[in-house]
Amino acid sequence: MHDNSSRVKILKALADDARLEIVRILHATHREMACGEISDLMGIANSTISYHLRTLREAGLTTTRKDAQSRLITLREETFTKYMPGFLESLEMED
Amino acid sequence: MHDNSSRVKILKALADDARLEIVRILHATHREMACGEISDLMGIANSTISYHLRTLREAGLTTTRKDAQSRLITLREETFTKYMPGFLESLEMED
DNA sequence: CACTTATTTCCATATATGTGGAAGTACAAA
DNA sequence: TTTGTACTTCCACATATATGGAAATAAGTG
Repeated sequence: MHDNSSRVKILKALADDARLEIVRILHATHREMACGEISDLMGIANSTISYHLRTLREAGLTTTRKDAQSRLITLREETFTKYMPGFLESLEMED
Repeated sequence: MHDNSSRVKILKALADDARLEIVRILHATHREMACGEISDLMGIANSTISYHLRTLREAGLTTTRKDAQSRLITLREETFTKYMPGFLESLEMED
């Protein structure tokens, strides 16, 4: 059997409404965004967003940069390119 | 908020070791395969494979063709092309 | 019609996941 | 050093998911 661990981890990370929306927002705005900003934007509890961001980070889909009290999140394009080529672009279309 | 329902459904369907392996097998062999054959090949109970195949089918990732007592499964390339472009090809690489 | 073969459905169960409030940690500013 | 802001961790809980055995369904064969 193949080792799918990192691939399945990535797919699990993306297979959730909230996290997919986070990815979409980060891709669409194409800028760093803080946990609280995402929380406000989506109307979901801070602790929940923090949990989702950890899931995305641990799957290698985002990077986090400290800036004072905030953590600024960006997408790791390389990971998408390697395991999900064309996926981010496909998010741009309606359905 | 966007409607991610079909996309999330597809991602959930792929976000499992067993189902990803099924997809990999179907893509690698590039032929129709029956439930029992997959079950034998993977050493997983028939009922479990049947459940996974339903999940894949309901996500639009496979088609089923009746042939006597068997149901022959193939991948729906169009769905992959639309929502996961390049994904099947990326499965061909090691990690 | 029995009988075999292939698959699905039903059921119980164990495990994983998503959620938010409360408490904890980190850091900056007054 | 007290206060405020941003984020994470802890906790409890509800829901979802994966699993296989057993029973049910469907379809070919003698």
